[in-house]
Amino acid sequence: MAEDKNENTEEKIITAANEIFEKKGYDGAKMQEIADKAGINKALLHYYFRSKDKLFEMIFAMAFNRLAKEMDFLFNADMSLEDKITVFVDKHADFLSKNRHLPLFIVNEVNRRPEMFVNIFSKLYEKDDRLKKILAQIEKEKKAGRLKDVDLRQVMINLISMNVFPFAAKPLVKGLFRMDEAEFNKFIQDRKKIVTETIINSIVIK
Amino acid sequence: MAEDKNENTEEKIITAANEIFEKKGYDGAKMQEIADKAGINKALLHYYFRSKDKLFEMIFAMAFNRLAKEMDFLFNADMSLEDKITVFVDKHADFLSKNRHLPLFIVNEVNRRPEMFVNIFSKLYEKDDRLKKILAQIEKEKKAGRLKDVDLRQVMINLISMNVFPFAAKPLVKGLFRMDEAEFNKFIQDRKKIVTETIINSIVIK
DNA sequence: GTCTATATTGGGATAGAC
DNA sequence: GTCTATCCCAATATAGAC
Repeated sequence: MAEDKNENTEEKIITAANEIFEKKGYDGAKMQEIADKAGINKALLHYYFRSKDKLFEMIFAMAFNRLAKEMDFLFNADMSLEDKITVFVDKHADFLSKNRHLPLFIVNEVNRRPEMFVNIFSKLYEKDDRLKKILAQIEKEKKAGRLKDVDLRQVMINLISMNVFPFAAKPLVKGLFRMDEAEFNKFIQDRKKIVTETIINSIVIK
Repeated sequence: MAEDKNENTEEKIITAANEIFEKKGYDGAKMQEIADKAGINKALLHYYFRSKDKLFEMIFAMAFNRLAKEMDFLFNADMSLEDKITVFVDKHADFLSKNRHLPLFIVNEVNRRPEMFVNIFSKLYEKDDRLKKILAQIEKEKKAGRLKDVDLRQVMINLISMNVFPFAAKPLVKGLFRMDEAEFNKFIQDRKKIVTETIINSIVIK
């Protein structure tokens, strides 16, 4: 059952726990199943991480950071707004293809235990205020007359929505449009161009 | 604990079960909590619905239909595409404000038990092929030269994504932008115009 | 139909041997 | 560090009285 014989026990646990928590959420995940997938037994699980809660908190923090890191470049990269959006959509779609359950997992668990993620969140965003950084870029371009007078926050949410939702709702999308797996993948590839254009269209003055 | 003294027992159960399943999902929902909320005891729950599974399936089907009904008008209303989009965004945002957990509930449970929803889905979409209807409208307007040559399915997914995601990810959005409840509500209200414009911009030739 | 009491299983957690 | 065996409570489900 273990995924990789080269990992040590702790790594095997983390790999297995991550997979199962992401797919099934806190309530749906069972310690027994995690132990099985890691190729060990429940007792050893509790030896490494004292409780399901502790194990979960660790996995959640790691997952949240992985997702946040994906967003990082949106704030920090040194390129024009259009290029930023184009590259982001492209990278993000590929990332999501490989991490199908990650965003839904985060959204779910944050909804269920909003208090838990406050720590993680403030730790991530307190030091350097990324938002200010990109807002500055926008303001500059607005003044240069290149951009419409839109609320950047709305645009960011639009961008993330259009990227994330089709992956989260994959079975619904496939069902609604009667797609098989190949058609769905093509649909996702085609979206890159469409989402990029839709966003850029909504902010740049032509 | 019971919500409404005028409901009979079965209705009280359904009301309570719906609320709890939507908020906590199948795994997070407990029969005891549902019984408490309905103002009865567990035994009576099992008397009406033989098992948690049966109760859940019923609630899920009802929820799915409620959501599908919201989409209905997108396919069937008799108005221009622009008006359709404008009205839909407006109605949908209000609906989602009052049904915060519904879309996430559906998306989650469909992901977790895709086989379960196949029945419900095909029952809903087999008879009249709604998709063909709206596709016809689009094709007509494309030929009239009013619309860009875009894949309508992509536009629909864009529309639904931008509507649903901010509600599903409400705590994340509030956290990211440091919003309180009032600011979030204003943000949602403002979105109506922005989402409408973004979508219409992406399909209409100016 | 509705209740109390109880059976039964599931799942998180610990003890103790190796 | 790792295992087997066991504890114990939570949660689904049923029996049986009223």
